[in-house]
Amino acid sequence: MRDEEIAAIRELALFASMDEKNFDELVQGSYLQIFPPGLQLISEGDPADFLHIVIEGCVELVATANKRETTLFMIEPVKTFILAAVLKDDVYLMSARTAIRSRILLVPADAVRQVMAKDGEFALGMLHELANYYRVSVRTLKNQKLRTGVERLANYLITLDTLQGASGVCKLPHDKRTLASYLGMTPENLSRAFGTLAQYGVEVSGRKISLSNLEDLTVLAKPEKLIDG
Amino acid sequence: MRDEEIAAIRELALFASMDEKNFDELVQGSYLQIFPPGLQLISEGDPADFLHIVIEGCVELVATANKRETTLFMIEPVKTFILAAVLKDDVYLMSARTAIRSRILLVPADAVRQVMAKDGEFALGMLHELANYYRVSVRTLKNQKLRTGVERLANYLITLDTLQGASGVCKLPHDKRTLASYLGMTPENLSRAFGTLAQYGVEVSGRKISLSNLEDLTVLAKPEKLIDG
DNA sequence: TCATAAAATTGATAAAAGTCAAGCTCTTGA
DNA sequence: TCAAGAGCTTGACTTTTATCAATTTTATGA
Repeated sequence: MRDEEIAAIRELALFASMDEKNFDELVQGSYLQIFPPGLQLISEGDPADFLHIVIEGCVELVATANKRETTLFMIEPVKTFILAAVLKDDVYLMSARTAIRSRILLVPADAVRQVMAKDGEFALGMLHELANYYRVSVRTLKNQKLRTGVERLANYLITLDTLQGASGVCKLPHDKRTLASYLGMTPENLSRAFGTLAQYGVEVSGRKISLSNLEDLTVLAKPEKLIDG
Repeated sequence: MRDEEIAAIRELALFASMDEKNFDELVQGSYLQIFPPGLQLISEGDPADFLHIVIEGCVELVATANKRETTLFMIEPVKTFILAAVLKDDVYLMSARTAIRSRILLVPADAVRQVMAKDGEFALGMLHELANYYRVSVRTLKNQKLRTGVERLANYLITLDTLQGASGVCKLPHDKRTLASYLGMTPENLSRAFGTLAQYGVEVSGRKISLSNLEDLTVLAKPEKLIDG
């Protein structure tokens, strides 16, 4: 790993206040790797060997059962994933694959656990990271259990537009297939949901979305601080 | 609080290996209270003042949006709840109410954060507790997104029977209303789901359930280690 | 023990979501 | 530039789930 990359990682909230020596110990055994899109990084049920950190790109966390698959989370830089499995020295509950070409830092799980036990600052960093993930997971669960598909899409679009500058024009960051899976519906249903939203000023052209009637859309979506942030 | 109660709490994995002095500091500001059933302990959106620990009884974590309500988790002794909000010094994402008469220990949030910062063992205990919750939340999300209502009920019954001794006879721990909400369906639908399961050997009489054909039920339910544990 | 309320069930209907099949549209690489 | 394939959309239909209304059952306290 190059020095400038190490320095960038050091800045992350997770590592920022930990001891220099412990940081070195963590980084020494780590690998920084570039993966092509669509590559399976982790399979659910496997033991947790490495803590993963997305430095660049995007990773999709998916789960399977009943011959069905669903996308649970999309992980963007700079974030860890599968922290809980590493921490508990247990198997992964989700699979992970790159959504696009991605640079990922692999930190050996036993090193993470060892350093955590002796560096309180690092343990606190992990605690905060994990607390964030727990809350994201609870929000996702609320979104899924309390809203219909159309409502989930409407809120997703409002949030997306806000993140991209609230200009009323935004761009989907993923495949519609992936988006459908993330929103908990089939691709066919996503198409129809976009159709339903047309009367609320949502125009779709490929991945480009324009929201020309945010008031009506918001009335339909009923965004909630405790779900959408 | 009585000495024997303090001793019992001290035994919890969360507190077991922490420093005596720090433990005393935590306990000193805490209250142990008994609440009647159906009492609202926490409202979603409120700032996190206390870490709650269910010593006896049962607490339901619910969330609301769109004039709908859903039960996200049932917390049984001896477990903490709303740890993440306390940790992040943020608002609660869920409301909490007692399902039955319950004894609950209330630990001031700022004390928790202070002790956590200076006692590494306690921080590690919190980390494990939180990792457990995160994983429960992910399992719940998988259950919700990958299964139909009937499948969720079937798996719930198989797990319940296993927990209660795998005798093929078990007892629902909650109202059917509450169970329906927990399983992500309406009470009417729960009734019909029980009806559907009759042909798989599920007999219902009030809260008493008997499973006379576990093989067929299991074929339908397709339990998964990574969802049902 | 009975009256009352709450909980649970059942039926009828509607809405939401999934499935299957066909066709369209956009890449993308030869 | 075009052909192939993947991604997306649309239509017809089925399944799943919710809603509303009416009963029945169960629990509870006077």
